[in-house]
Amino acid sequence: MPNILIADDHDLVRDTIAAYLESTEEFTVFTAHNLEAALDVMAGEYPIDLLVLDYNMPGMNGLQGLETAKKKHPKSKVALMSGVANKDVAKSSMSCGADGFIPKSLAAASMVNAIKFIISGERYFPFDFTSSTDQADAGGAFASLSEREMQTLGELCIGLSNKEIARNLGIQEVTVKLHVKNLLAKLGVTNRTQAALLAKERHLF
Amino acid sequence: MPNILIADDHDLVRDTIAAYLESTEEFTVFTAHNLEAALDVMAGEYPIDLLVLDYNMPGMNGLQGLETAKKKHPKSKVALMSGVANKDVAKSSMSCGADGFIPKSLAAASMVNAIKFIISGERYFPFDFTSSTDQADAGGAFASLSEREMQTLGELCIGLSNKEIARNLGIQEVTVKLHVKNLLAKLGVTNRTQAALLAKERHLF
DNA sequence: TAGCCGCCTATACTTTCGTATAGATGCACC
DNA sequence: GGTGCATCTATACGAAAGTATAGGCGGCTA
Repeated sequence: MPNILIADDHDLVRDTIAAYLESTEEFTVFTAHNLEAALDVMAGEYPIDLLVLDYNMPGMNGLQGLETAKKKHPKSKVALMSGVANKDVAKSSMSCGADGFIPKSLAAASMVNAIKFIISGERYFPFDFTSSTDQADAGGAFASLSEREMQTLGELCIGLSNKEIARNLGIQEVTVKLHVKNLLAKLGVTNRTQAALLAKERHLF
Repeated sequence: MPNILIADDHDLVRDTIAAYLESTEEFTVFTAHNLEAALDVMAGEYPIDLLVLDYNMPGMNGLQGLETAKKKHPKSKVALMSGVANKDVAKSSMSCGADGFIPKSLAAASMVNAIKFIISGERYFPFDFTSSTDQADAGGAFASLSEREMQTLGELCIGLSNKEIARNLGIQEVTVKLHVKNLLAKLGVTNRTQAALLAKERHLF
């Protein structure tokens, strides 16, 4: 019977999912409440076949946690689970070596199928979750940013003012304004807060 | 056997919780994926004893959805469920007439007890949810935000301007500025971008 | 009853942000 | 050489954002 490890910081969500999986009597289920605990379990006596990682969980740091887990236990399969079904995150997780992406908008029965699918050696990425409220404007927008604009965006993502950014980059405040204006236009947003939020959402910084 | 209605927009979470409750064979469980659907079920042929509402769900609008449900079906008990165990929200929900507050950091077994407790006519508010990973430090800061400030912060997290926020909340722009200024001070940040970033980091919105 | 608090509004002000225009440099490519 | 692009700078202006102060209203509580 395959060993599955569910890692989610919400006890209720984690326990009920675990209970549901266990009720199928097709898996042995382990749980963890953060990334560190998950890695501990992985290092334990039972070989984990599939690790299901919640995307929003202490220690995850975006997709960094996924990479860590993947690196430490290359034999185990790793799937990402997330409440916000973001196409971009799913895509990035795929290139990070994830074996699957499980949106929480999935029906419970479908999840079981997805898990079986992944354990059987396939990769599961349901790219049809267009139901949720994410606009499809690609990460391509970020590619059009110039070097300086990207740096400026980085500073923006710490919530700095134009003056502070200017100091950090060693340029004049006016120039920062120019970069900000241009990057706002390229990203299709109207102010710095939206730009920072968007960049964070796409895990650029 | 009591009828319970679970309303959560995440299929996976909702279905597994429902399945878990049903496995106890002590309840009949209904589900809904948003507030509107929940109200439809409430208006249906089966009298719902307890409605469990997810705080972050389409149609909820903060605690407004709770009040709507409570008003339309005063005989049914209503409990709020939330992933971000915010003491302030729990408190507010209590004064809004909620019969209970179920943080998702609760263990599955405890949830069953809580539900039984509520159905028996008691009110369940576990004000001890300091164990969870969430707001160990920042919880204090966020907990000190008033209802309006929290709403304002929510709008901030979409990158809206003061003017837009004012329109959305039905108040004057000056008032929004006041709320923004106060919440910035409470969170210990210097501008709206930092506030939005911080809130996002803590998964409040 | 008086006082506190959350909430709303108003006026007035400074600072920051974002836009518009224009000119300068350096680099790469044809 | 000429063209295009990224970069930097400057001046200037309107629009937001943020601060400060003062007052009104309703609910709660000592």
